[in-house]
Amino acid sequence: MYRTHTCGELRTDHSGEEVTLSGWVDNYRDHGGGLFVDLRDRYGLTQIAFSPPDSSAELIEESKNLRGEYVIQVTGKVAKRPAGQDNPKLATGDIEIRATELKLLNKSETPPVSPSEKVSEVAGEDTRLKHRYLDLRRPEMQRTMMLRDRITKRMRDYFEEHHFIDIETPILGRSTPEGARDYLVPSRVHNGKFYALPQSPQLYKQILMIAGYDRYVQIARCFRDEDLRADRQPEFTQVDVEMSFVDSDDIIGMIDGLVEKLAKDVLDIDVPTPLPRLTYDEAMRRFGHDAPDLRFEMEIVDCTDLAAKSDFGVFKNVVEGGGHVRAINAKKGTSKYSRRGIDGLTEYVKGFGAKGLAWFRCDDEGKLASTIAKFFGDDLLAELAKRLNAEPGDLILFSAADWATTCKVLHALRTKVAKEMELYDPKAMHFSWIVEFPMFELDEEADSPEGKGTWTAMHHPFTAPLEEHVELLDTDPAKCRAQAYDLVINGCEAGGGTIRIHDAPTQSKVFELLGIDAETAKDRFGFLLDALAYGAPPHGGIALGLDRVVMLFARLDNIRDVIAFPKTQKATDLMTEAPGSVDGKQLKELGIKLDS
RNA sequence: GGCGCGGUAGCUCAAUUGGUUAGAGCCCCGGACUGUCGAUCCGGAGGUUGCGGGUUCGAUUCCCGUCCGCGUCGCCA
Repeated sequence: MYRTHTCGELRTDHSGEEVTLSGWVDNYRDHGGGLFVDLRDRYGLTQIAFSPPDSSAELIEESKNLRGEYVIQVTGKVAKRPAGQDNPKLATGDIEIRATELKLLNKSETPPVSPSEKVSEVAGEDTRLKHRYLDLRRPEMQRTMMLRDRITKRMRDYFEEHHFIDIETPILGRSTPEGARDYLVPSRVHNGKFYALPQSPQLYKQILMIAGYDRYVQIARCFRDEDLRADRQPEFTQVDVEMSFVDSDDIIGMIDGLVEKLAKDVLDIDVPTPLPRLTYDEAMRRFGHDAPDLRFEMEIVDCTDLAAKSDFGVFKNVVEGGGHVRAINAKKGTSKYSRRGIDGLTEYVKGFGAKGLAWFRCDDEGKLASTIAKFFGDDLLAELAKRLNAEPGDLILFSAADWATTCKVLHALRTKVAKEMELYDPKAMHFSWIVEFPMFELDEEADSPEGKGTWTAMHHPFTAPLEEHVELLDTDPAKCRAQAYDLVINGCEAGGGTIRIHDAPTQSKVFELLGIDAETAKDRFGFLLDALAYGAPPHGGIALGLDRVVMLFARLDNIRDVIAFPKTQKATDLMTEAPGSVDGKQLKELGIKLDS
C-alpha cells in the first residue's frame, strides 16, 4: 500500500496515528540536525519532519538526498506541531508527520517548470506547454481542471434531471462548404475522398429530433481549422443541446436554469433568472457589439443630428455621406487619459477602421472643450453635453463613419477604456441573452450574378426566421430577424443557438436566398432534407462553449489554461510536436502525393 | 496573410550611446546549522544572447532575412 491518507486530509484529530503518505517533494528545508519536507499531491501539502528523536540518524541522513519533485513514500506518526509553529497557510498546518520510514519512489531532473506554488514566477507559456505534465502538476492548474470537472458534472446532472439523453455522434463526417474550414481525414478505402471532423454535431442533432429523441445533450468535441485567439482553439468542446416541441423561450428558459444552478453550485453566487435579454439591434445600437460586456454602462449615444449642425468638416462629410456620428462618455476619463493617452486611443482605434478620434473633455464649468470645439457653437456644445450627460472630468470619444465601423470602434474603445479605468469588479459575472439576430449578412467579397455580394447565413442555413418575419424573406431579407439567441457572459459569447426550420417551403426559400439551388442542397444536405420530409417536429437547440464557460467561471482570460493539452497559436502541440510528417507508405495507401 | 510585443544561464529577468571577463534572484553542486515553513549563512558551477547573414575596430544592442511564443485585425455557418 502506497498511502493511507492524502496530503490534504490530516488534522489534529489524527494525532498519534501512524500514517503513510506518498507524493512529490514540494520543498525541503535542511537544518543539519533535522530536515523538513513539504509533501504535495493533488489534495494539498503536508509537512514531514525528519528530526530526532522520532527519526533515526540514518533516516535523517537519507532525507538529505531529497530534491524538488522527487517522488517519495513516508511513514510516521501524525503529531500536533510544537506550540507557535503551526502554519496557518496550510490546511494541514496544525500537524506534521514525524517520519520513521522513507522510500524514494522516483527521482526527478531539475524541472523547467516548477510545480511548487512557492515559486512565484511561472515559466513562460511555451515552456509550460512543452512540459505540460509539470505545468499540470501546479496546484493552480489542478484547481482549474477540477473546476472544469465540477462544471461538466453539474451540467450532466442538470440535463439528466430534465430528461435529456446523451447520444454520441460521429467524428468522421462529411465536409460541407459552409462555415469554417474543415479538418479533413483522407479515406484509405476510397482514395481521393475525405471525411471531415465535425465543426459541431448540428445536422446529427436535428436528425435525432426527427428520430424522436426529443431532449438530446452531448459534450461534443468540435474542430474548426481557423486562426486561433485567446478564447479560440482549433479543437474545442461544446455542450450541445437540442429539443423538440419548443420555441426560443423554452430553450432560453432551460439554459437560464442551468446557468443559475452552475453559478450557485460552482461560484456560490445567486444569479436572478430569467436572465436579461437584449435584441441584436438594440445591442448594436447601445453597445456596438453582439456580445456586449454589460458589467459596466458607458452606452453609445448617437449624435449624428447634432454633428450635422456643426462646422466640423469630418463630421459633416460623414453625415452627408449617410454615415453616423456616435460617442461614448468615459466618466471621469480626463484623469486617466492625458493628451498623450488620447493619442494612444487614437492609434488604437485606427486598427478598427477609424480614420481618427474626435474627443471632448468636460471642464470644471461643465463645458465641452477640445481642439475641435471651435467648430461648434455654444448652444450646440451645450446640447451635446446634455445628450451625453457630460459632467466635469468626463471624456467624450466619438466615432464618425459608416454604421458598422462606428460599432466596431466604439465597442473596442468601450471595452478598453472600461478595463483601463477599472469600471467593473473583475470578479463580477454578468449573464445575458442577445436575441433576434439577423437571418442574413451580406458577403461583399463573394461575387453574385447581380454583382453586389451574396447573402450568407449568419448562424446556419436551417435557422428559422421570426414567425412575423417570414414574409420579409421575399420582400426585405436584410430586415429579417431569426429565432436565434446567444448567451453572453462578461462580453464573451459563451453559446448560441436557434430554432430550426422544420417545413420544406421555408427551407427552400432560405436556400434560394443563400444561392443554394435545389441540386446543391440535395448534394450537401440531402439526408437532412429527406429526414425533414418524414414528420420533423418543431425543434431547436443551443451549443455552449464549454471551454469558454470554464474560462469565465475560473476568471481566466485565456482558453489554453482550461484545456489540459491545448494547441499554440499556430495550432501545434509543443509537447507531442503534432502535427508531424508521416511515412510515404501511409500516404501511398491513402492515394496522396505531396507537392513539396 | 497584416500589425504589434517578446526570445539572454534549467527558470524569472537585467545589461547605459554599439565598448573591459554578459549580471542578479531562484534552481543546481559543496559546506555550516536541532524547528523550519519562500529557512538562513558561506563557497562554487552554469551562456552558440532563437537561428542565418550584414554594417562595424568591436553587436545582446543597429540593419535584413528566418524560426518560435503571445496579443490583435482579417477569418471563425
